[in-house]
Amino acid sequence: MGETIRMASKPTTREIRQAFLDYFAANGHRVVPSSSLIPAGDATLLFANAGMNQFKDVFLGREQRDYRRATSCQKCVRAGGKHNDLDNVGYTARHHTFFEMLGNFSFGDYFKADAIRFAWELLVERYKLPVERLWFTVYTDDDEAARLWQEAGASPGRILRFGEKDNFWAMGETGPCGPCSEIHYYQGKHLKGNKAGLVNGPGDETVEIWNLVFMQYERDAAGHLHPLPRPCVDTGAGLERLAAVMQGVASTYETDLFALILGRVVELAQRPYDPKSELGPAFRVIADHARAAAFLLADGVVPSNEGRGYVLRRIVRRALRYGRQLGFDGVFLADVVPAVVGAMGDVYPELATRWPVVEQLLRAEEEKFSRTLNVGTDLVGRELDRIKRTGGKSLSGETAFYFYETHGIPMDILEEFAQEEGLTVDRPGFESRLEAARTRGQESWKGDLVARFREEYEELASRGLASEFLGYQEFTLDGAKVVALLGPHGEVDLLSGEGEVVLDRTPFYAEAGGQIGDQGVLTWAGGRAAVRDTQRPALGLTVHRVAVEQGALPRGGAVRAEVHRGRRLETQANHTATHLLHAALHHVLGPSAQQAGSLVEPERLRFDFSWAQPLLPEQLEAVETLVNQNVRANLEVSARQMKLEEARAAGAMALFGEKYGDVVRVVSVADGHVSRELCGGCHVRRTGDIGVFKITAERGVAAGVRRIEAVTGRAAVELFQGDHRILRQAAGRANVPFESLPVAIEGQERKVRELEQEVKALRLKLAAGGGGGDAEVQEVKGVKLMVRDAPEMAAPELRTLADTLRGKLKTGIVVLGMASVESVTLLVAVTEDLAGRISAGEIVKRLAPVVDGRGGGKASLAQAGGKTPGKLQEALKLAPRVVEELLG
RNA sequence: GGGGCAGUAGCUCAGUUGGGAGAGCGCCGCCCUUGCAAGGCGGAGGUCGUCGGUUCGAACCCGAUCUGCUCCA
Repeated sequence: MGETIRMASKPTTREIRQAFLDYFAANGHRVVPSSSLIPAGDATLLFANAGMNQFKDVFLGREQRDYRRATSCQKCVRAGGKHNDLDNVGYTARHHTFFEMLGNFSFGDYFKADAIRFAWELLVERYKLPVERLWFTVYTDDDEAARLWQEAGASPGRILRFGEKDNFWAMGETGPCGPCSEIHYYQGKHLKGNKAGLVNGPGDETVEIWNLVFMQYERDAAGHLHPLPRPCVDTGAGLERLAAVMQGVASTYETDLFALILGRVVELAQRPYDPKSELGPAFRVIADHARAAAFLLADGVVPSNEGRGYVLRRIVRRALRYGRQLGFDGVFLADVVPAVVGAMGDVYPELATRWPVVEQLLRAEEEKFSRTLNVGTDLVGRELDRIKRTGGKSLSGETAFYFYETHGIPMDILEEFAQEEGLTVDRPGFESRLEAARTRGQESWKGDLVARFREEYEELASRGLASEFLGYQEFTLDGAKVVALLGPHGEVDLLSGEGEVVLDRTPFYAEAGGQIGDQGVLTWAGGRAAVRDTQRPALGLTVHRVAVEQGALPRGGAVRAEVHRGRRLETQANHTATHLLHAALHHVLGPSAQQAGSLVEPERLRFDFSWAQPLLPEQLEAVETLVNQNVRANLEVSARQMKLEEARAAGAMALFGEKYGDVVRVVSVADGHVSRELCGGCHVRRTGDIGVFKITAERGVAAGVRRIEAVTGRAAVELFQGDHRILRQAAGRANVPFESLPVAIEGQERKVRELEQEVKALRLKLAAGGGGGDAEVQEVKGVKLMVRDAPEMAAPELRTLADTLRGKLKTGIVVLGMASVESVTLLVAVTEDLAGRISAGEIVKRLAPVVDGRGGGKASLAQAGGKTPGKLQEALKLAPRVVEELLG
């Protein structure tokens, strides 16, 4: 036994996770479920990447919860954006694109002493980690933390101090920050190798397992630190690492959880997994990426070519690339994912419930990539052939980059192909072009206006300037108080011209959940301002974008706020219709038709949802009919506040990427029998208020996402009237009833086509036949030359005529002239046997100037255009002489 | 948000100093033939994504726009 790790029993990942949450629950913490991977209301973040994400506003004091201690196991993704571990995954023992982060949080409740005590107690007494393998790091001057670790039981030699890079944490340039303290674990085979130098050092032998952040300062714009009145604690422990440590394995990929997933890969690949072999990374990449893809898809991320969807696509494609090494061809990742569901589906039920959608999207994405690859490999193959033929040895960086950037062929696959053909790829050249493209992309990102104002809004919000929204019931409010004013250059006390207004209470709905912001007017003694838009740039903060039309608006004054009633009523109708549409889509297409975005305006509504193919006309009609049935049933629409868990239990549709507090608003149609959704927006009282619902368009917005646009009420009636008017005009013109129009048009089309062909044939016959021709045919130096003035016809017909005449001559030259009102066309045809002696192009070039034109063509056929029809005869007369000269 | 590429017959795609819109497969008809996704002959099918510009003339050059693919942020 000696120094090798032996634990009495190896706890499973599931047990470790549960023990963590149980421990903190027993210590007065609320167990909060993981938030979605899609961060809510935080544009700076691509994915949830730490347990504290969902508590950010609580830490900043903008949001209150009814608990002051929390613990969670948070789903995280680090791929794309600032934290990008993608390229490391597979090659290290501990990097993952998706991972679970355990954490405990104190919102101004306990601080350092308890945080350190909890950590020690859990690790040493509950998890029973050997003390001789633990290391504790503290920030340079954080003597307090060092002392607390020692009091908890750590030996002084195990407490190390590090600088700002390792042990100081900040949310951003400004805002909360503070020292942190990390716990590291030595997992080497022999204890004598356990050296302090390995902490924060190279290699995987000593790993960080837990980070405790002590938020005790606020950093201002000048960089000064101010103590926070109520310091907070935020901690994070990677579950995978903890499991590896406690199970005594060197790599997170050897934990019980990954054993299940890797087992599935082994089964599918029919190859054994040897961590140290050349194929080891491929197995790990696939296992990790299958898990990440499953979770991202389950949280509503759809593969696309931008943003989050693009990161997902890269993860899937990276897995597919490595799959080739294991001999996978075609779809296989979707077959690995069931193992993920099996291993984690009970803890994360969304994996199981969303499985049909996940599978469908994943399969589609895999097939799509193999298509891209097939098309690309054809192109690459051709290029490689060309290089070999011309005696080249390598594929240039430029060409390689072209294949990569334009056709999406990954570099390693390019190299694979090149190798098979005995060629190399100019990798440095490729890299430098990639780098150039990167910097180009970054430069284009400058000058974001919204970002510049963000701080201003944050500042207002942090002052607690939240406005109460009263617009569900009232459209007009007297005596609202102006609490802040923003001019073009920041805060002002008196606003004229354009700016933004914050009120203590408001009936104006700020854009959210797809519903656009209200418009209306503010009036006060001696003044008036038009509200153009209403936005919520920071949590709880509602700003009215106004243009002052009369007088000036003072801070602290009272105003009468009046929402544009007509616009709002139409918006409400469209919003409720959107819910009915969502429900109808589920009914007609099934649950995989998930909302992916929506826009609700007075004029129309727009609804995006995940669905792979265009909808059939019958499906669209079925959806439309169902919605209208529910409109006519005049069902009651009700809104109710309830606890989030309660709403979920009642089956309310929660939208991915929306932020929900503990208490949510649930909008139901027919008491939830027809629709029940979490929604903060404005709705009609009864569905009959919608009037009528009509879909106006259905199209794709991104791969796997369709968009439906529709109108209701007045707009729909106007649409019907317009359509009917057009129909009536058309039917009147055709002199048939509406229903016969398609047949009538078809008949006309056929008739026109027949007539056109007949005319063409007749005209040709007429033009070709006239005169018998010998008079027009002369011999110039032994070559037959036919010159003719043709009747007006289309250019293609003229060519056919020339062809016919040339055929009649068997050998010779045909010169045709055709005059219309404004222009002249000359056409010269030479039979093939003469094309070597004389060029039609040359002839036409010499004739064209006569009619003020130019032209050219090939040796056998050429044409020219001119502007003076009156000189056509002159040009035709010149033809024999030109031919004579050219025949030389 | 910024780049690159593509859009031609039902499908897969050719089409260069700008000058007759093509091939293969599929479809229709006829012929041949008792096996097979055979063979022969003939035929239909095109706003060359859309709009504008340059030009005597644009599938081709230029600009805008839509759609798809793709890379970067």
